[in-house]
Amino acid sequence: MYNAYLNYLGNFSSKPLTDDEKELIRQNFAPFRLRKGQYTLQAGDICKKFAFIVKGAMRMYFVDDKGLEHIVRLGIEDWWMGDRESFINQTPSRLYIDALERCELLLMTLDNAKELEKMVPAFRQMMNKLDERNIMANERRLTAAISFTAEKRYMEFAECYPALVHRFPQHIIASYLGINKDTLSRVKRKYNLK
Amino acid sequence: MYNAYLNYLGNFSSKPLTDDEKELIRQNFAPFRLRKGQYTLQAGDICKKFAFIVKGAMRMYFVDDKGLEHIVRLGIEDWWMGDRESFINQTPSRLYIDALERCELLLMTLDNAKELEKMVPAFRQMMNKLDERNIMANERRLTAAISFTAEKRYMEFAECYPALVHRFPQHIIASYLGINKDTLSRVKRKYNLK
DNA sequence: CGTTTGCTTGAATTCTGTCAAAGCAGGTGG
DNA sequence: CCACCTGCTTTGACAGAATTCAAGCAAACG
Repeated sequence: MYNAYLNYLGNFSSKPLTDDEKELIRQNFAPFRLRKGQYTLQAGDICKKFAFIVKGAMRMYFVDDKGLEHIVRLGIEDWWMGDRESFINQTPSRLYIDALERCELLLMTLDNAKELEKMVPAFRQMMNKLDERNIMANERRLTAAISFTAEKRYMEFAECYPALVHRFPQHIIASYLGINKDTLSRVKRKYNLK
Repeated sequence: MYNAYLNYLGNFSSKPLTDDEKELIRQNFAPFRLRKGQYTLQAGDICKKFAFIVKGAMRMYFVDDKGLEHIVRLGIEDWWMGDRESFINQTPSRLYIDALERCELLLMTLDNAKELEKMVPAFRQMMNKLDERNIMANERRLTAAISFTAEKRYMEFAECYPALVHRFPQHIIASYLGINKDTLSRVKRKYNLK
């Protein structure tokens, strides 16, 4: 189970990990399984654990005044899932996280993360790189959200994340894109998609 | 001119900067002035310089298929401005950056940034912290963009960035929020704002 | 001043959301 | 094998939100 993560981490560093480093990683990640629909975070709670997804799919979402769910982020294998703000500051979250499929996770606490940052250089490099990627991806998503029509948003998404398009029911995709499921259905018909 | 930045940087570290560190910072930042309307980046070019804004205000925006401008980010004193993706990867940008007011900047190249990361611990800490903040801010902006009406988006913006609301013409704010200037005007009238 | 720049406003139009009903799988249990 | 869920998608009629376009006004500026 750890191998998936060790492999992943290896991509962020030029030097291979030492045995000591691998051991530290094992000690600081707790394996965890989730059934479909199970939660790892509820609004109001503090995000105590950050999850590396070994297998499965998850979503992070919030609920607006009217009780509607809006998906902030989707995650699959080799992605991370957690509320960064709540985790870092140890403040109550406004988000929910649950499993869209059966999941195998590796969980770390904030203490685990600090320990690894101190002891395993590749881990810090990974974190920095992830932040960079996150920022770039968010910038693109944001520009799409503020300037494209529902139609273009879906098109860009389908192009950018082919691995996600057919993995989830389309009301999930719609929620992620910030459009209505009915509208998405109409967009797809217009172009005879799937 | 460097003092503004040295002060700012001091906030990210527990230890005060040494004289050597201060000297390194001076060597790796080039002062630069901009008239209102002047560009520091045009779409198609590589973002060679990242700017720390000592004084003034800037915007980063892109132009869509129809020729309309959409503001991705606004910046004022003590903020950074640059296309992160283009800067890090040294790839052509799809964005424009120009001055909304007369500006005094400190510019660094990617080599400057690498040098400082290596030699000045506080600089690296600052970068990490900025990434974190950036991610959190973007997440909030994104949730607003995909789930709020124009009205609520403006309200949240006004609450979150009081320093920006009255500093810029409202068509600039509208573009930042991804809504039409006419729509924003109507929203404000509805609540008798400003 | 005359020009530019930004803001307001109305009317027409387009886009998107809402709601409700119906259809269509796939899975389960009798 | 059939009847019945259940979860998901499609569709139409309608309501509401936001944009577009054009005109007019006000303040700021050289």
